[in-house]
Amino acid sequence: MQKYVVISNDIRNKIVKGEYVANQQIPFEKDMCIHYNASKMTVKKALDILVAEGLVIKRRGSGTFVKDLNLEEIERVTMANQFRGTTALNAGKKVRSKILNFSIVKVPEEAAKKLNISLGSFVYDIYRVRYVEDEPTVMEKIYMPIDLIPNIKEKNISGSIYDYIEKDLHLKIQSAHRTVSVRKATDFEADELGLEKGDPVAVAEQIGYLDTGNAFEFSTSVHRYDKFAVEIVLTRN
Amino acid sequence: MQKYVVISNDIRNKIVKGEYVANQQIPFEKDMCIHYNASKMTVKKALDILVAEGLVIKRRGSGTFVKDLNLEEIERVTMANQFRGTTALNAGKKVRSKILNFSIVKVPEEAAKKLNISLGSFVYDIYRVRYVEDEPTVMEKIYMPIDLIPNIKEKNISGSIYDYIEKDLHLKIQSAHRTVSVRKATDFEADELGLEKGDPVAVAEQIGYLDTGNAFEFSTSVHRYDKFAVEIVLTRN
DNA sequence: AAGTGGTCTAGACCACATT
DNA sequence: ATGTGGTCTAGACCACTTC
Repeated sequence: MQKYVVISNDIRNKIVKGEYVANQQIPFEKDMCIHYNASKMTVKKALDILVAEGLVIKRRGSGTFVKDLNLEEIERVTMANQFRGTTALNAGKKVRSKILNFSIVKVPEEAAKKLNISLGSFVYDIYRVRYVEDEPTVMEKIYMPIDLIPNIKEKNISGSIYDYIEKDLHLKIQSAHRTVSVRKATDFEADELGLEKGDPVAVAEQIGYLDTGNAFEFSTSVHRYDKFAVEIVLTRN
Repeated sequence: MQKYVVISNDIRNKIVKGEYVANQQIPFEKDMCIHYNASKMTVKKALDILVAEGLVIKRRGSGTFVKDLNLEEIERVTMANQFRGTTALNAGKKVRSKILNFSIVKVPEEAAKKLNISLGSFVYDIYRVRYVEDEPTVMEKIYMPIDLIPNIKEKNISGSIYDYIEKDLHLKIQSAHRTVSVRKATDFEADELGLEKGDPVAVAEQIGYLDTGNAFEFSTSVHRYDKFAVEIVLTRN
């Protein structure tokens, strides 16, 4: 493992375990260099990870300090804000799908724009309801170009599509651009998700990218309002 | 300006202007070092900014590539996902407040936890509706410790509280931890925001931190569902 | 004036992909 | 075998805070 990861893990642990407490000044970078037998750049990189996570604050001229977080907030921040699908997010729980549609169609105009492919291309058109512990939780409408993600079978979309892409096709998912908004459920969505007509839903529109830089997925996830939250750490420069 | 900012700005411009196009491989770091007369670490840092923004992708052993983004997505990604208040987010538009409450109270239990201050401390209790271009847009319930943010007057909370904190008090806002969720509007909220009873609202719970590491704000913003969206770029690793 | 973190360098070595 | 990006170093200089 890289040295900067080791160092940042070590410091994160000290914060989580309470060895470094809220508002405490932690050792100077200079001293950490000696302690970890690392160069300044390496220690700085380790600390910058913790700044981005929201655990510590650096002030030029003064030093580095533990943020004044309560326990709950430390926990929240610590379970990394990673990019995972429904299956991975609910690891250990029973996740299954009800497939509403699975076909190949000419790409709709909006999806063509989002996927940056030409009109007339073919895409998988997947529509499914995801159940977590037998509770309907989210409805997913997914478009995937058939030439990028070939050979999808019904069994692949019952489970984790990401697993199929990474483990079976050996492709690498690199990132996703997501827009979260809010609206009222349609009657059909309300029905499938076990909501009342007009109840709120959270809508996450997502474009997923492979490590080739190509968009492999344009999806719209409609979440039950009582089973949805996003956590964000915002930093000013 | 720092050299790595200059370099990343330059490359970003080339992408935005279309000089580097989707899926194109951009020059090697080695060559950029020569071109910009910079060291490898500096060029790498510049490129890593663009990776985090979602504009490019790096593959060890292969090179660096422009992500396959459509124009709209480039624009979206480019207008930085910064941390700003309602006033700054709607710069150029008319923003005003209707103040529903402005008082000093003993901190409620939840706020004490979030702000990590002891029960019995006093906080400002601010409740206001924000109007953008005379349309009610968001209701904000804000708690601020009086000893951190002293001397707030009615006029400060009609406008941007962040401006008061930074320009008048000369404090530095460092970051915020935000949780976004969805629920139904209460009748009172619906009334103030011009919604129907039970309409959806987006709720952003936020803890704001100064560069001292102290929480200076615990706020709950209730947004009209048709005037709310969050953009996120998620990266694996 | 002294000490902090921020930037930058020149060069070494490593992990990985392509040829 | 060659060449990519990733990590790491030792040390220089700068911006800023504190004394």
